[in-house]
Amino acid sequence: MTTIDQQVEIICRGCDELLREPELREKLAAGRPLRIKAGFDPTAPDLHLGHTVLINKLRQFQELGHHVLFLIGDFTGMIGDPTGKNATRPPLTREEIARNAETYTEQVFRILDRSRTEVVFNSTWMDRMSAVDMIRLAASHTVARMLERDDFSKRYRANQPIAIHEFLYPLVQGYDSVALKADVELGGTDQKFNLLMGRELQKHHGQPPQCILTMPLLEGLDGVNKMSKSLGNYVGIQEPAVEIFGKLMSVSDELMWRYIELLSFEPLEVIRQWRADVAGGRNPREVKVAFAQEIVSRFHGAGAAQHALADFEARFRQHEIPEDIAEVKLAAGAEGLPIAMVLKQAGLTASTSDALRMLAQGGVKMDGEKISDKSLRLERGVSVVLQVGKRKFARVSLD
RNA sequence: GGAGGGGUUCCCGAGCGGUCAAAGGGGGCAGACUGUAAAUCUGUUGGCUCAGCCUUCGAAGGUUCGAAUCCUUCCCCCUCCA
Repeated sequence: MTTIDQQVEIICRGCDELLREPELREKLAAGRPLRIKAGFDPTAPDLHLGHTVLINKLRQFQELGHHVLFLIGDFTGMIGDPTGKNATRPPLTREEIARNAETYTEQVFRILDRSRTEVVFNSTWMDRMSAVDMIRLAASHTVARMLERDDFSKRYRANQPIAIHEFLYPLVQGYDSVALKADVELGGTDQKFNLLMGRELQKHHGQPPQCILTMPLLEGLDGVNKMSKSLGNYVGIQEPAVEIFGKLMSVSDELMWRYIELLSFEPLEVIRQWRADVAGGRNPREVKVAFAQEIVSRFHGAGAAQHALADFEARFRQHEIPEDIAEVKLAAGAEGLPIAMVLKQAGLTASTSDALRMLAQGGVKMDGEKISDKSLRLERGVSVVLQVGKRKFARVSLD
């Protein structure tokens, strides 16, 4: 039996803010499983490590015996959450949303316990809302209060457009808490305004207000923006082991600590020891390897993690050509194919122009030898290993 | 409804008749170095079988030998007034 103190400690590890702790203790003291709500936009079918910060926390709640409400904002997805955006988002169609939602749940159960998770869609209750109901909901808040929201006021000050329907987003998200009778809602720190809206609306509807737990946002690989698919600075949990490992190794030595703090399950003493070791002169690369191994193991197993490390060492320290590389067969005429076209057709460069650029910059190798002659032609019947940069390989044969 | 400002290449942002595939920054990519796909430095960054050609500056027309730059209409955004 976990005591309330222990539960609160687990719940708070790694979190940004808990509102309000006394209320949470009170709810926990009732002894029943709490209803833990977390909402997800059905816009990004690929879960990445940024999402897992929150999902791991949900998992912890489940381990403490609580009930997770995994809300897919299929209705709100049609609005497009304005949070953190400096532009109005294009609304999604019903079909896109349905497709995205499916891939979403498929992935999320790699972390969550299916038997303690209820997947819900807010269209279930929002679709039944009449225009009158909607107006009532909208009447519960003022424009001035909406504009208190950081991103709205920023956009407003910067003379950027805010569409009226974007104001509905926080209201609907808040109403979801009413419909679900949520005890606790989790979200990123950027969601605080929306989460608070849930508390307000629950009080309006005579419900005890939900507690709010905000989790820090994980920075993307660039170390500047938050991790997101659209920025391309993410590590997807479905990516191949070698990719996850490589991407984590590309994290800067500084940013590495942030990742460890938010993603590692290692006991806090271990992490403290790592910091002390590096401060004492240990190569940060070693810690990065250990951490990358932990994450790869989590999604692909220990064997894959070992293999990813071996592959990485061979490729980037020994500069060897990797074992399993793509085989590409190209059709060549009697005159053969110019090297630039071969590179493009093999998918190693984005365009012929790009291929010529790579050749000029010394970024192309054929069978391990650097080549820079752009007039080179490959004859029919040859089979060579082509490499562009450090990471792109293909075994190309011409018929 | 009235007055004014604006829409530029992946992003931000200069350009305001030819020297513009378009400054500068960010991001991306490549190279050198290395401890690694860290850091730093350098180069590069529309497409094309590429010393040439083709497409791009909100959209469509027009003026001109020549337009991102001038004119017309349209679409979209912002500010102030009502």
